[in-house]
Amino acid sequence: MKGSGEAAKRLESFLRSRGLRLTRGRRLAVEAVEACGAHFGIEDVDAAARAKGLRVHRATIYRAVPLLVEAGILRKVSASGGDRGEYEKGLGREHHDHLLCLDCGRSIEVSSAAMEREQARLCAQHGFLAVDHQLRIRGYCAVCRSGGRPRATSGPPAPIATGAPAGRPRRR
Amino acid sequence: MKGSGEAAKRLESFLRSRGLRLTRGRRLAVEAVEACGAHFGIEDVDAAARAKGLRVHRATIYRAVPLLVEAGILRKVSASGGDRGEYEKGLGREHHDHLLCLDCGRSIEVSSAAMEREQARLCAQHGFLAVDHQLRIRGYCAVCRSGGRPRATSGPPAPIATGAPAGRPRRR
DNA sequence: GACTAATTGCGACTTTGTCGCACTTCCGGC
DNA sequence: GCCGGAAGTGCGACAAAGTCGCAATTAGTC
Ligand SMILES: [Zn+2]
Ligand SMILES: [Zn+2]
Ligand SMILES: [Zn+2]
Ligand SMILES: [Zn+2]
Repeated sequence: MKGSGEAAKRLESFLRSRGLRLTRGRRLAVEAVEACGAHFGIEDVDAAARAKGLRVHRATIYRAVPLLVEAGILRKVSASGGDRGEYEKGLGREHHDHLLCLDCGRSIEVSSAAMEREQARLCAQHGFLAVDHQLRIRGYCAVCRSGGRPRATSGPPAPIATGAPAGRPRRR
Repeated sequence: MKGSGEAAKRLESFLRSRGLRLTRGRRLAVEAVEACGAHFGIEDVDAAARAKGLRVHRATIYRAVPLLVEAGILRKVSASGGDRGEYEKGLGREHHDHLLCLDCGRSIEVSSAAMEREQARLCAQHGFLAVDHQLRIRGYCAVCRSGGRPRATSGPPAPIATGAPAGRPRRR
């Protein structure tokens, strides 16, 4: 993997710039994150670490993730609308918003320059200095609408390739 | 209070339409919600109920709130970007989005027809049938930017009038 | 290599949310 | 108004998610 090195580099320079230490725990946290799917929670990172045989304590992961966000290695999103905090990898990825399908559970990543522009206008109008934003639209995706596939009519949304790939299906 | 009756009415017709029962617990849940601030979590509703001396069990509140959402009495939002589910009252309120100030913690409610239009376009483009959406922009509000007020430079954001009024300050 | 403050591991703890089940209440029919 | 049965509630035990203080360890500096 190539992106791995990138994240590590980013972590290091971030920590340095903040006078924090580059430690084993933090490095392992990054490694664990690599093994996570498209969208995941902190517990998933912890689980991934354990699955990979990395010995890091839960608390360490919980302490590291916010740093990874600050470093830009992770991004906090709420793609699935669950009540839990969710993250996605942030390196080498443009900002995007999410269309969440209520039927199949997949989340489609989209972006629109016009939209971003409109948001900027809105902020300006209110004298608000934007730092970042999140847009999530819930509804039904093209596939599910056309009924082209046996949709998950009952039970939790089926974790198909695109949306929630690797990780365990979101619990609760 | 006048809105109170409205919510009760809404609750009743919703339950009827779904073949569910209009029960004490559900009525009390609505009553408790009335006592909540602009944005709140289920636990806040529970707390409000207790504070009001309404005897309802936690579990009942947890079971009722999702119904209130379906009934349109509540709306699920994530205004403050916390990891917890948040709600706001939904009756007689237009859809709006949130500008969340990272400094003072207030959340400013805004809406923009242009934005909504743009979102519709985006969805159409992807063959996506939108049901609802949520936009939250984080940044710094006009007041805090002008430094006109002693901003909460340390500690949790000060719960000032607009944003998180009545309820307890968000814990954690 | 020694020093010192930052970080980790750990486990106990809190908070948030869920569940099964016995008891109660609602509601439609009489 | 009263009955019967299903829906809903209270309850407490439980599970999951996240936090905290502290002693032991370790990264960075000299
Ligand atoms: Zn995404
Ligand atoms: Zn779909
Ligand atoms: Zn909107
Ligand atoms: Zn502000």
